[in-house]
Amino acid sequence: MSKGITKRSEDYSQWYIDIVLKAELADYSPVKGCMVIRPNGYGIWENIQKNLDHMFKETGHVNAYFPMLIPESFLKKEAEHVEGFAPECAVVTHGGGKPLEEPLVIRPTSETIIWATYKNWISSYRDLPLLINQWANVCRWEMRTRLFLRTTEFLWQEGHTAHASFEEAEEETLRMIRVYQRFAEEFMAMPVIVGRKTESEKFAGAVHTYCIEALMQDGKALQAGTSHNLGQNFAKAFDVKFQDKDKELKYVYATSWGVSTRLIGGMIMTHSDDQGLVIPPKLAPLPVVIVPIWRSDEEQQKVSEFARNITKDWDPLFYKIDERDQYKPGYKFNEWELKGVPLRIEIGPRDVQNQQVVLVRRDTSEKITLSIDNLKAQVENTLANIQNNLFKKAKERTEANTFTVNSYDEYKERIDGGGFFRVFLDHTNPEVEQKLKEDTKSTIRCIPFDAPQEEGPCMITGKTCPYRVIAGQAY
RNA sequence: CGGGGUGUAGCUCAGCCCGGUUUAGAGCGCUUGGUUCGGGACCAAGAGGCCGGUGGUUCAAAUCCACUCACCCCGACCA
Repeated sequence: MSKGITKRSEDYSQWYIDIVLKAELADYSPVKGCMVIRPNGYGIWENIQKNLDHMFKETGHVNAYFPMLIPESFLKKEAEHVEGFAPECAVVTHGGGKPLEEPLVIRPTSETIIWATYKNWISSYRDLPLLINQWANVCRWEMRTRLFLRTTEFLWQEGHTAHASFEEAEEETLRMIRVYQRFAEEFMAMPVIVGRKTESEKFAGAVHTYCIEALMQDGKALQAGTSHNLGQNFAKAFDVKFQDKDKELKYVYATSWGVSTRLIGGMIMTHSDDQGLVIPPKLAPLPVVIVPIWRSDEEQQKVSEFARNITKDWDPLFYKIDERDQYKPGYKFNEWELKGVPLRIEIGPRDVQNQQVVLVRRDTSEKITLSIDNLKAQVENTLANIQNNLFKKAKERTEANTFTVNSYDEYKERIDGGGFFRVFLDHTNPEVEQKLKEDTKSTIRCIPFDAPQEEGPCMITGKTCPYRVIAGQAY
């Protein structure tokens, strides 16, 4: 392992890449834009899956799996959808050595194949709501890729639900964006702004899109999750109707919602530092590492025995004792810090003598000497503190970098410094967004749910707006 | 698709201008043995490369020329 990583202040982008590669979260693959997710990274994804999956099931959803290959013609059935996704689709043209009669698209998202299937599953209001999620990989041929943030193939979950009314679909769409908010804040310790996307930023084929937006350490926004109310667009495109209580045949209402391995990128850029990765305890594949310290064989034996003794009733997945003897303790300290393990326990001969251990927090580097009495509870308590502290720090940073700006001149001056900007912009006018993008490389990130009623003139057109939107530069 | 960069050992790179003492090197990592061990240890001995590919020039190519492939970074598009 090479020493050190690029400092954030020197080159933020390189810092990010260094973290991903050196903490062994992922590796480049032989195919451009694709990445190998290594065990350290996949372990985080597994924890994301585990916790989100639980939340989905709590809210009444079940998992299923739909195929990766979709007939090309399916994509074309919803006009906006095909326009949005066709340019970035990978297409399979051959199978078994022969050209295929109809090319198959590798799913960029699964609305089309799912709605083609739902057509067969839905005939009565009694079949609704249909609440299904799938964990899957998807493929989008992006121009420019970045590890975790935008890769050609990525892992995600996509929920696809069918409802009898627009109102019910709307309720579902909102419910799920709140699930994402809760997950981001409680598990990832990543504060987010919840809101609605503007017309030009919404999902291809949606009536409207809700999103969570997080602010990264470099001041750029990251869209961390989206939830779409698809109205009847897909039902109409795939002819999915149900007979309602009133005997009438109606098109069903749809939602879809997803988060991806991008969340891992968001986690990295929210918490990590110049020492390396910082993983919130609730997502850490390994919450605690124990580093024994010894000189002689005799000491090694004593220290190891002590370590095993104090952990004898601990969950083996909760901790690891690093007994490698080819590395000195200092090396191990640095390595585990680089890899983001939230809490380290150091145990040396002195500690055995005093029946104590030394806890070292990844988030603050604080060293705490503790008696071994009631150690497990103390460790768990400290992990909970780390989790809270990470959220608090991220929240403070986000708030400190959320600015209220009134003039376009001031906005243009400050936008490159990063941050969320609370501004008046007429989001109903596409030209406003167009100009904003051209002038400042920034976009309206969302129309926040909690925007207070406040009238003011659009920074660009002067038209009166009823509330402020959040604008900023994004990943 | 534009702009920039890089391809030589597992990794980071030197060597290339000015072709031949180069039997291709260094540091890190790796293997073996020994000493170390409370913040990235040290010594010794090893293993490991047809220098991205193809073609050319030449008595001679990692080095010069042409073509080509790949990847990375920065922009426009996106979760």
